[in-house]
Amino acid sequence: MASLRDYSEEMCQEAHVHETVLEQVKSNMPDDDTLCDVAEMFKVFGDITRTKILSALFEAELCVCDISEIVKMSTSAVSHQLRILRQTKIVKSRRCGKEVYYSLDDDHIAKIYRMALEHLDEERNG
Amino acid sequence: MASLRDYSEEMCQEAHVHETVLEQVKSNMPDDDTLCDVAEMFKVFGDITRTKILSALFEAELCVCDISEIVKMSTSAVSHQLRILRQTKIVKSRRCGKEVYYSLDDDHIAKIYRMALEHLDEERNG
DNA sequence: CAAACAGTTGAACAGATGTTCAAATGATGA
DNA sequence: TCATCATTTGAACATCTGTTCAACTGTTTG
Repeated sequence: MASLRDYSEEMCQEAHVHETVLEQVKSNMPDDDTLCDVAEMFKVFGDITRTKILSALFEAELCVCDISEIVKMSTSAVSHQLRILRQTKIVKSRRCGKEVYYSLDDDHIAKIYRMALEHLDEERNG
Repeated sequence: MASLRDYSEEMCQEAHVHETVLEQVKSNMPDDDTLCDVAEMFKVFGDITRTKILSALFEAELCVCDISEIVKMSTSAVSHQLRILRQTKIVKSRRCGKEVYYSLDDDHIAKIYRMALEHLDEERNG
């Protein structure tokens, strides 16, 4: 964690016209822990390799080999990314013989992802 | 762009049991450009400062001073982040005298964000 | 048990990212 | 026009992130 400096002197030096609004905004905002979690969640989505992996897993349960073939990356690189997705409870895994199969752990993930696609679609055709 | 290596030799060496599934998955996946855009969009959300800025802007239109006071960071740092949010069409700005006011550019953003909050909430109480 | 294969892991490295600092721009009012 | 305030910008710097490589763990099969 970076040490928090005091930036209060930097505030607009006019007679703080916005003070009331400011207090209201602050009180309505989610707490810092929640905002951190939100940012962490989006950060996990914000990588092209992971996005590809997820969009593949929306279609079917897949083993690491399959995924590495789909995203055109080494099994090692894929495995590293799958670990991140596992740790954040976005995917789950099961071993079956020598292979390990991955699938989505949560329906919400798919919803959020589809909403993002919709957003981008509207942006393009808007 | 990193040069794409050929990882095809790395594929499962058994007689490619999954080949049919694999082709189906590939054909159902969005194209690379779309996936890149999705990843880029989530990457923008995946920073604590930007998440804070956005959650503040969900409540009200705010000037840079106000935002810097809310997120407890320098106006310079905030301005850098606002530029990123502006470039990705997530926020818009209007000048009013010396101040520049920022607000959300798109309703979808709020929807995606709220869905993420819901997801995290269910995860905690699940 | 040894060989072969699927997957994981840790260290190293390169490239990306976010904050700071200093300097610049733009707007207002004396 | 000059001073002041709000904001922006570019360069520098430290930190974070993702891929690679090599070594390792598990599992199956001969």
